[in-house]
Amino acid sequence: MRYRREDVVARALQVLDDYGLADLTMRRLGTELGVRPSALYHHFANKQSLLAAVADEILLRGRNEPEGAWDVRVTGICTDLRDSLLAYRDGAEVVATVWAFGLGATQPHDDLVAALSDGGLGDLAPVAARTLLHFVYGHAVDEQTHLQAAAAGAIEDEVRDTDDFVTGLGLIAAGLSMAKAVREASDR
Amino acid sequence: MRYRREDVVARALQVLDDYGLADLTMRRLGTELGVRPSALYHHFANKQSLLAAVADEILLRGRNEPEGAWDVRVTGICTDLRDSLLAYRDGAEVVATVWAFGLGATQPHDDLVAALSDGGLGDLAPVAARTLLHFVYGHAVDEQTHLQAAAAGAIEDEVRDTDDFVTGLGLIAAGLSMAKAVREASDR
DNA sequence: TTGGTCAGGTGAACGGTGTTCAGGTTAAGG
DNA sequence: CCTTAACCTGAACACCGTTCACCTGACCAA
Repeated sequence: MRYRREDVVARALQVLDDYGLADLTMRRLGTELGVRPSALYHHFANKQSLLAAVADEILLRGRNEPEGAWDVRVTGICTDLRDSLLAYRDGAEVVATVWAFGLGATQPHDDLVAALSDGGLGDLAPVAARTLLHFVYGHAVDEQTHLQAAAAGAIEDEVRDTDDFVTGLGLIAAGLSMAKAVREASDR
Repeated sequence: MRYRREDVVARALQVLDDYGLADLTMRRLGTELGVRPSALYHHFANKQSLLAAVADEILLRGRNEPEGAWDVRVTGICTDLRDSLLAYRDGAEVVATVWAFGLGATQPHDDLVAALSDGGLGDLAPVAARTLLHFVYGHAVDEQTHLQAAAAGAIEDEVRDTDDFVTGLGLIAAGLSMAKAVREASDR
């Protein structure tokens, strides 16, 4: 059996979801495919490139572009992004890392900048987008970490995190509205 | 020469600052101290515990408690925290990781919760504190990553990041003020 | 002075990791 | 059919964190 790049990515995503990021090793993935680890380097220059492709696949699978007013569009993008990150084990950490290293996963950022620009945030859009991303990634990584820690130990409350997310997101959204109001007031 | 726990932490922090997190290995630290790697396990149960101690040391060295109105106190804590994280190479990643794993580095969180509670945020304080922390950690990691990438390549603008930080922080702070206003309006 | 205690260190090993590279194999196309 | 290129093998390299039986030297009580 010979594989193509996309086959490897799909299998890597499955290994990630089944065994976690720590067990997503080149040897493990190779074994899973019935192939020597060195064979993987014909499809990816290194492991980071592989992870970048996995991150993009995670984002691609859970993608949908919310519509409506700019603020509901922004919160929609963030909420959908969170869902995408939580859809796969350690998905948040993978995507956040790839994004931090600048190897990919730029789709959420681009979507946010577009929505914020349409919303009239002007040159504040890029900063606002990154602020939102820091929150979504940070929160999702936290949630996924504690959720995984709870899987082996005392059963913590899981529902609380969703409330925390919308609350925190609402906090930033309120700041955005205020910034926009200030911006429009100084424009005239 | 025999070492105590604090000596090892101090040396680890120096190795971190000089060579980066990737080169802060048990073997490297042992060599730096003129000691076998196994000797380090007399002071720390594992590497994560060592990193937790390093994170706490980073926070301890740059600590000062801002005073004044609740909002300037909150932004002061965040700004000082950012300075602490940027004071050592890869400091942001170390502290953020330790905090995410729940192994320590709780000082900033506690300080923020205290300031926000004093500010009258009520039960919103913990969520607000974590929201602020996600931003500060995320921004600092980003900045440190790109700053390190710029050290080997094209010279990027470094001053821009500071503006971005205060802008993003101001965005969240605006949201906090609005949330507090809403809270007080519904209380009476 | 002697003897015991124990924190700190040694040396060697175990099982794992990402990555490289010269060479073999197999499917596809002119 | 035969060439070409994509895919894969097998073995090695240089690391990593961690464990464990054992040694050593400073300190303190008798």
